[in-house]
Amino acid sequence: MLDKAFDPRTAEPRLYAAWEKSGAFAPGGEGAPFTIVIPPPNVTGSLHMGHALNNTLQDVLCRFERMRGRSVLWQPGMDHAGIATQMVVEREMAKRQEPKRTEIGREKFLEKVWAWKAESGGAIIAQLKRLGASCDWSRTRFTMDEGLSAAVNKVFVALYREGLIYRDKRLVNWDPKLVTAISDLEVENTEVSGHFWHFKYPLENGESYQFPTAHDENGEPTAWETRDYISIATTRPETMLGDGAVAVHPSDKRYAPIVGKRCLLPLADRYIPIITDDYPDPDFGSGAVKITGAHDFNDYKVAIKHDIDLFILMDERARMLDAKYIPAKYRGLDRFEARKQIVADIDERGLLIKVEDKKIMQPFGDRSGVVIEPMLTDQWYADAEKLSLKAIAAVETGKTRFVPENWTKTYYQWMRNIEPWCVSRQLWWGHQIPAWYGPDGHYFVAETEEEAIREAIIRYTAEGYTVEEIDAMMRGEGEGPLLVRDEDVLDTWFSSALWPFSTLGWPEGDSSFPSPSGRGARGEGPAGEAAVLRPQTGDPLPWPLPHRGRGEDSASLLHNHYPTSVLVTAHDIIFFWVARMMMMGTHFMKDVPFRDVYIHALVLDEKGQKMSKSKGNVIDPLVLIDKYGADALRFTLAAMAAQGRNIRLSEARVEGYRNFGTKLWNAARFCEMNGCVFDPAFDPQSARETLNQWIIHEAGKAAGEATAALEAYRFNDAAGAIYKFTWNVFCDWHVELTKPILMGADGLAKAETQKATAFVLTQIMKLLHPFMPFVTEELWRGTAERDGALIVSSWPTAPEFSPAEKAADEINWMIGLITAIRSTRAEMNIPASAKIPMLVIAAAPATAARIDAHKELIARLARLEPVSVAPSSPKGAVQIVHEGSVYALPLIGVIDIAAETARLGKEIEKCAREIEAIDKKMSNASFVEKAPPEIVDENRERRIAFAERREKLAAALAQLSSA
RNA sequence: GGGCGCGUAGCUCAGCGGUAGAGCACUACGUUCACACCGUAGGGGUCGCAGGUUCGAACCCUGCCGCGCCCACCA
Repeated sequence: MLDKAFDPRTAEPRLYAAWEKSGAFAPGGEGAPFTIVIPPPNVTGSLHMGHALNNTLQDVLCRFERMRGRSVLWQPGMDHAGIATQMVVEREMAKRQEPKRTEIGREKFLEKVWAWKAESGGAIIAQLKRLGASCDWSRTRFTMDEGLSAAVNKVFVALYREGLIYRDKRLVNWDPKLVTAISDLEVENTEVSGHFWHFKYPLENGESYQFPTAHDENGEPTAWETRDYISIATTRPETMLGDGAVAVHPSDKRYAPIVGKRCLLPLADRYIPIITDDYPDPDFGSGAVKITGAHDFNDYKVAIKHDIDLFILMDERARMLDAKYIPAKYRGLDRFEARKQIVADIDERGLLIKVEDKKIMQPFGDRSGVVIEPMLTDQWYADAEKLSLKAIAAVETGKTRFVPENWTKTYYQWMRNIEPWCVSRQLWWGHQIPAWYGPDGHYFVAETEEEAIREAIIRYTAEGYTVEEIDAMMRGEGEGPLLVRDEDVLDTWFSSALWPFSTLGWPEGDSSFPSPSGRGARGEGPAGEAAVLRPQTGDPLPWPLPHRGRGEDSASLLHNHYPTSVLVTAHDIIFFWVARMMMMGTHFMKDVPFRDVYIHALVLDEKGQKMSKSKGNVIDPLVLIDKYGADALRFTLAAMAAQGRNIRLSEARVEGYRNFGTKLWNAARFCEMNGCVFDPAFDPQSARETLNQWIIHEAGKAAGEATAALEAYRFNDAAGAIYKFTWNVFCDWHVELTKPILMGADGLAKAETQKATAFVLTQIMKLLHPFMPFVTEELWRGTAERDGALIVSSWPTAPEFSPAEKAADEINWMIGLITAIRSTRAEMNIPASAKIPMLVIAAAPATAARIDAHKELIARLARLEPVSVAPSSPKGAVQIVHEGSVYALPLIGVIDIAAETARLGKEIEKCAREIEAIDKKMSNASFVEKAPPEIVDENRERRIAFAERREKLAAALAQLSSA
């Protein structure tokens, strides 16, 4: 017996544990592999709406394809999230008043991070399970586990040897709070209100020139003033101490007299040249730009081009440096303090022309929220431009496809303008760069320290060191050890870029690469999360355990599942992740990492704003799951996941779909109460009853729509098709229409209807399972003895449903008739409880036959008693025209003649309007001529139908008024 | 400055060339033993505005008005 209602709170964890234990999540189908790698959530992460949507869609696809018999691998894992994790642990340490990271040292700190991970990291995995995600958790990977770390090393070394990774000194985005370089993508440019300071830089030797102050309409100067300075403007006065030149545009006549001369850099008391370059815009500011090569990306380019001196002004925390070229009074000041002081000092010297308020774009670190400082440092770079070529070509040639397609444009735009990727970070938590420095500053890039040492020995031997000298250095005598490892770690996205193949065992499974020394590619980190992730229960399985899992080793795993089938992600990560995976995949695997990239919406709040903690508008998916169940949340997200649109989530919607689950549950209870038990021997093709043929036909239509929609990633359409069929066809009509049969005496018809109904209910469970896995699985077991779990059952396919157009037409006609009668009853204010007689007026033989066949049902559902036949309508009866036939409700004396007259009049008018519209079309010669014939025919037919209807209505009206 | 997208029922959104749709909310009525997390019936839209293409436009094109997002070095 099914319970009165489905209780997600108790059922969901139980069902999930059973699935997991049965091995259903492991690849095992006989069909072609279907593979998705999860966008690895941060170890520090907890489930938010974005995750909920992202993983719901992946799970829908996985469950769908699994049921279609494919060998589904949904590869799960987590990202070590360098900066985020390091920040979390440091914060924890601060809270406990423990010594700082820098005090305890790298090794101790990393131990703490691993300990933190073991204890509180990865909470999101349990949350994904609550959502119902059918990942193969036995294969959970972590970007810092041994196998993935080996892959990272291998890739770094390989790229280095190919010249695609190099060390370089150039301007980087420096985060002075986190004290690390970050990539362009981690910088958020935000408009803030700032100031525009105009300074005078006096000319050398008191020189002066005539500067035009007024112009005529032709732009010719009409007035001049004598200037002994050049006017520059800046939004960052503190950087002036590092100016190496002032630049003007070569065409700017105003400054022509002083080009090539020098001006005094105030405060710094240096002279700098006035040069020309195309970069300054004569119409902006004063037209003259100070060139601060070491603290501005534009200036840097100009400085390099003209070989202008670069002055590094700040230390790693953006405090003014203790340097000769910086006046003593500014040294050690924070950059913003220095700014104030410098402006004050310039002003004091009478060199401040004016200060304007101005909106300026300012770069902020996306994690620290602090103003980013361009800094000249040594960093490791990947040659993104070279790596992008194959990645771009792969999309151009269609080897990888974006869905929706318009995201390809975004991808191209970024890829085609790509800058070198700064991959080093001055952090501790991450993959330490496999580079070792010798005492002479030369570095050796190698996968292991031993290898680096070997290379070093070769090099230093060649340079003429004796074996003894090298040996002495090796033992760390004198200056210290021969080689010192680079302290930096790699950008977190570096390891993420390898995710689609590193998680599948690369480089082990790739014969073109030698295996990394010793280690298994499936190694776990020190935390041993395997024990945490696997269920501990010893409960017997509620269903027989199917044989699943091919026992793939890493070689066949990589071979079978790469390229992966589809990547499901949000657009905000195309650059960070998708692009980088494309680069690394095409380079190392010689094939794209995924065939399709499905870009889904962002989940916003009801007002369309991004959810954020600071705004306090976060809807917690776990709260919704608690309240409505995971199924309801999943269905809502899928139903709203229309392509190319953001999702504004409202709780009412979730509630509505929770109700849908309950509706299905109750339909199943109805079936149970009426002996509709699934019979595997039932052949839907064999159904004889019109009703059964009809519902099987309709179920087939819904299945077809759902399948086509899922194949095209139209999740909302698939959800919609299933919803409508389940509620508006199966529950609203089939259940009602079968009641007399099911509740009647035994018979062949009853037996068939029971089986057909159970069959269709089973199909619904299957179709709905990817969206609502929990209720459907519970019903699957609760409604019949079955061989296996629903999760590993088969997806409905066309041959299971016999098309039955004729039966469908007949039942749909009946539904229309019943609806029309009900509608009229309501309009006439006939009490729902009242049973009234109905006369079928002079029906055509076909209609008469249909009436005859379904008289009881029509009577029951439209509350009629009796239904009989008459040659004409009695006077004063309410008359209904439906598909060319007239039905009369003889309620003489009961009905309001005036109201009925009005009703008929309104309907006639409606017909007239339609006819008029069609006539207008048809009388247009070019319509008949140019429109497709089927459209023209359709209009002709509609015109006939409406005309007939109008005629019948008119006759009814005439009869009424003659009464 | 470039790119992408959105303005359709009170709200949240589908539809994207041939008869305007869903969920929620709303109104009326509820006889029935699957379900009140329900049933039946209903109200509600000149599909942002203006042009154009077309036999035909919510849908295609152009412009405008509002809104959002992404990229970009105007010091």
